Amino acid sequence: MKTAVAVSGGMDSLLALALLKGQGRDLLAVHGLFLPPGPQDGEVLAALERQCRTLDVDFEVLDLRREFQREVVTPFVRAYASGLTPNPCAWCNPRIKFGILLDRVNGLGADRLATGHYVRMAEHGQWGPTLQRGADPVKDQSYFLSLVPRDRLERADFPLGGRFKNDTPAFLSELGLEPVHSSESQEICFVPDDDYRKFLLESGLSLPGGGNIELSDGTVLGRHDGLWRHTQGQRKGLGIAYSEPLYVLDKDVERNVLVVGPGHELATEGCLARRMNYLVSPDKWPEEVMVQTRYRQQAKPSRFLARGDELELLFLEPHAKPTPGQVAAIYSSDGLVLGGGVIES
RNA sequence: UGGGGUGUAGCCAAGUCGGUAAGGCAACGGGUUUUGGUCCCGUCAUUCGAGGGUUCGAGUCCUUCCACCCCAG
Repeated sequence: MKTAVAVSGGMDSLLALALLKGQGRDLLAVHGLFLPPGPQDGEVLAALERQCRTLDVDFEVLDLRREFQREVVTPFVRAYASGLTPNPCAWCNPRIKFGILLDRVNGLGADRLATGHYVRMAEHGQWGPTLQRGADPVKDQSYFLSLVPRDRLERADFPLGGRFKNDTPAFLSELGLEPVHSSESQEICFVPDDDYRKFLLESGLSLPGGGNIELSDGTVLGRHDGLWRHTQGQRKGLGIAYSEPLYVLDKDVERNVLVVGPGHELATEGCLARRMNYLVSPDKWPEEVMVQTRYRQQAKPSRFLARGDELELLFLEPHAKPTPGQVAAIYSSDGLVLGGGVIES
C-alpha cells in the first residue's frame, strides 16, 4: 500500500511529504508538469529530486501539460469569453490533481494521493468520511476542493489539515528542510504577472468588444472595453467618478452592457448552483446550511432546494450577489463540506 | 441683447463673522490572498476662471474682464 505525494516545490507539499515520511508510510513523490516549459524547470526538478533522495522517497515527474491545458486553461479562457468568471483552481482539483493525477499514480502502484492542502477528512457518524475545513481558519482551502467527487476524496490524504500555516516555515526549518521555491506562488499559476486580461488577449480567442456601462435603471454612465475585463462585485477599474463607489452588478451578455450600482444594490436573496458535486446526499443535510460563494468569505446561513444536479439557495442573511462561474461551497454549521457547485445566476 | 445663475484637483463637491483649501468618486502605489474580485493602508490643489484693489492676512470683501448655463427674445 503506497501513497503518492504531490510535490510542487513549495513549503506546504514539502511538509506534507515530511510528515507522512515521519509516519513511516510507503511513499512516492510525484511532481506534475502543468505549465509550458520555463527556464528554471531543470533546476527545480533537480532540487526536488535531491530533496526526495535526502528523505529517501522515490520521485517521479508526470507530464500533465496537455491535460492541464485541455481541462483547465482552455475552459478558463472560454468561460471568460462567454461572460462568466471562472475559478480555475477549483476545477484543477477535481479534474487534474484528484482526477488525472490520481489515476496516473494508481498506474504507478500508489492507491492514495496526498497533497499539501489545508483541509481535513473527518469521520462523521452518519455520513462517513467527509471533507472538513482545515484547522487554520485563515488558510482553509476546502472551498477549492468542494468540486472533488467523494470517491476521490476518500483516496486522498491531507497531512496539513490540522496544522496552522504560520507554523509551517519554522517547523520545516526544524526538520532541516527548505522549499525549492522560496516564495509562495499565488494568483493563477498559469497566468504570468497575475494579469489575466493580458493572458486572455494573447490566447488567440476572439473576445467580445466594448459596450455601455449602465445603472440598473438604464442610465448610461460610460463605456467598457469588454465584459471579460470585469466581474460581478468588482469596484476597481470602472473609471467612473460618482458620488459613491460603484460595483459591477451584472454582465448583460445579450446587450453587452455592464450594469453597475452602489454597494447596497449588490445584495441578493439567493442563487442557483449547477453541476452539483454532492459529498453528502442533500436529503441528509440539515435544514439550514452554510454557503460560501467566494473564497475567503464568511459562509452565510441558507435554506436550499435540491433538484437533481441543481441546487437553489435562499440566503437567510444579506448576501452579496454571487458571481456566475464561481463556486458555491455548501457546509454544515460545524465546517463539514456537504457539496459544491458552479454558480449559474 | 435684456434678466438670473455658475465658475475650487480628472469628476462631484464643502468652505461658516476674511485667518491661511473638508469629503466623496476616479487614478496610482502598497498590504492581505492558491481564482476573478472584495477589503485595508498610503499618495493625489503653495492653490480656488483671469487681472487689479482693500487688508497684517482673501477661495471668502470690492472691481474689471473671460467662460459656460438658464429664462426671456
